[in-house]
Amino acid sequence: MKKIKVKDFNLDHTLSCGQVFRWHKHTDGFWYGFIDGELVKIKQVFLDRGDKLRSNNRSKEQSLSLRNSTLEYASKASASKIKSYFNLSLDYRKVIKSFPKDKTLSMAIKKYWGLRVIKQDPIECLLTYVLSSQNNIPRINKMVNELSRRLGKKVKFEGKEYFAFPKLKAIDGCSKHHINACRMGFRDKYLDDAVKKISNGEVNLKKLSNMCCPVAREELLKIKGVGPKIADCVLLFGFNKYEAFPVDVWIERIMKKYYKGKDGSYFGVYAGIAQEYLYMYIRGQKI
DNA sequence: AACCAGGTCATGA
DNA sequence: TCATGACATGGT
Repeated sequence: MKKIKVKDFNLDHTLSCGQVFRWHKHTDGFWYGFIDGELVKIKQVFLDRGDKLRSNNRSKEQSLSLRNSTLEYASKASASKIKSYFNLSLDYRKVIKSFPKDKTLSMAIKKYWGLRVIKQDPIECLLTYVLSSQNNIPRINKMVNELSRRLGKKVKFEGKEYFAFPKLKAIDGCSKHHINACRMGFRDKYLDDAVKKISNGEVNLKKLSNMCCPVAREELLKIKGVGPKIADCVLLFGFNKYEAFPVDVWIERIMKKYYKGKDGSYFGVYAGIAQEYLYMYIRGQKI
């Protein structure tokens, strides 16, 4: 088992906040998923060295997550790939400091301390989010899993089979019956259009990373099924353009309740990261 | 049995 | 521009 030391990071929050699909936590406590096409088995171990922090007045949760911890993992993917996937080199404290100091966001950050926006593969991000509209997370997972099972690379590991998200080419021109079996409903034509426009270069994802946020957004909006919300998700999760602030029903709710008259720009240059905290916070309250 | 789900598109005023 | 319903399917 390989190890990476980390701080200000919480793997569970990061993988279960709904920003990425297909990661699965087994009963053995490990998360299983793919990074850069390679299977990754990973868990976080908190070291028991909280004594220094116990004397001050920080909350229990926060002092727990302030401790250094270790990611233990097995994978062919390199440590640097894993670090960049979880954005571990981003100065988390700096991000938090840049936020406005209102009570709602502060409580959300405290509760979900260590939640990070990850750096997904842009194509996977786009295609899975196209499937997310007017849908619920368990079913999105189901659809994407079925698509992967049918068209993705199979990896055998510890007696089980895992499937990577399919390459664009595998989806492009695949038999319609595979798509139908994924039960995507009206979204199948959106997936089609996304695959088509990326494949033929009508939408050039490689160029997107060098574009400023509003221009990149316009590019993504050319795809049928990609509106403002999904475009912002792709900009945030696939390109780490942090000023993107996806507004879904939950964010709309919390904005109406605590941030009347404001929009994403209120949260500053890392608004998208604030968005993830607010999303988790308001969902945690409702359910 | 209804209602809803990390929305978007096509309509019509 | 802006409100309104349809859209497929299955979870709760």
